[in-house]
Amino acid sequence: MPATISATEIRHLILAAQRQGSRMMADHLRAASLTPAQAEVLQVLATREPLTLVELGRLMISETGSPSRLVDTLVTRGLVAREPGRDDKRVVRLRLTPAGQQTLADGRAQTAIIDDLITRRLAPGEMAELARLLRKLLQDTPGGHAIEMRYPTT
Amino acid sequence: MPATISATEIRHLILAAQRQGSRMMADHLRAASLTPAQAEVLQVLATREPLTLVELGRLMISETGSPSRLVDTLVTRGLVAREPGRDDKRVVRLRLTPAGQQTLADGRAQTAIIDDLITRRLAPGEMAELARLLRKLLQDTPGGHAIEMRYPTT
DNA sequence: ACGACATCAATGACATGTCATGAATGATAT
DNA sequence: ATATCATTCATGACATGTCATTGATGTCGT
Repeated sequence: MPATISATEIRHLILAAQRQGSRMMADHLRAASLTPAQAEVLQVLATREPLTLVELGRLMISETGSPSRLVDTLVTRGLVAREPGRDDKRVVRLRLTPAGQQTLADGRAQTAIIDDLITRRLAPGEMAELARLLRKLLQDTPGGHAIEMRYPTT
Repeated sequence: MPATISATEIRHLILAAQRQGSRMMADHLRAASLTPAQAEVLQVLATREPLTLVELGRLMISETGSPSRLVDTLVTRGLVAREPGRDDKRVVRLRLTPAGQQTLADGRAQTAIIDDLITRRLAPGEMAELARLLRKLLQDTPGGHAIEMRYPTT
């Protein structure tokens, strides 16, 4: 192990970990007919509904401005229901359909496999330390705010 | 800080760190008229040339099978030169052009800013630990192999 | 009531990663 | 010499993230 790790190497390690994880997630979620981004939409809607597009976008880790097309696909597939806002006609309100809830359950079974892989490789103390270091990198950034909304530390 | 960190949180932290880093890189590299993936191509070609497409793909962290279109764009822009292989007609040989070398220099100045942000946030010991933990996650995976080729540990 | 500004969602355009396919070429076995 | 298999690269199709633009709608100040 070299004496010092460069920042470039850190960047590449994060990219490699994300890409590898994404490939594995996609592989497993294929069995549930979902992509990783679609699975995240269903998961976020399961925890709180209805949500507007902007709210959904803020709660997703990717923090897209307004994930219209992603949601569009799920609506077309009958997994998400979209209805106009009552008080504000600009807004749409999104909910899971029964089919969406079922597909989410299938997806959860698949993502649990990936989570298990992580849990087998890192001890609880290591996971805590990895989380601490990544949060430190993300401090005071939009990405960090999205994480804070999803996983508050206070 | 909760007692235990879930594997799901680790996945989301990695994604957030990668997305945030990618946005910042894209922001800075715009000044050099490059995207993060294009900058990586130029960087890999600067360290060793000529390369075939498959070799380039293997050395890139994304480890794409054969990054034809990415390279196509760079050839069109005159930053990379493509010539037929001498012994094997299937193969193309890729090199940086003088314009590519200049653009790479501009890109390096920009990525140095991002690297500096990382260096300011994490102490050397923390960077070493972050690298160790991410490598542990990547062990015995294709993504880990790409990292090993780029940053050997032996 | 009206104008200015802000917000929401949809859409266009582009980059790129992923999966699959096909054509051309090289290697190997018979 | 020929058939089979493997490799390389280009391309099609799709998903999705990013940036920008547009139209509709809501809020606020005058």
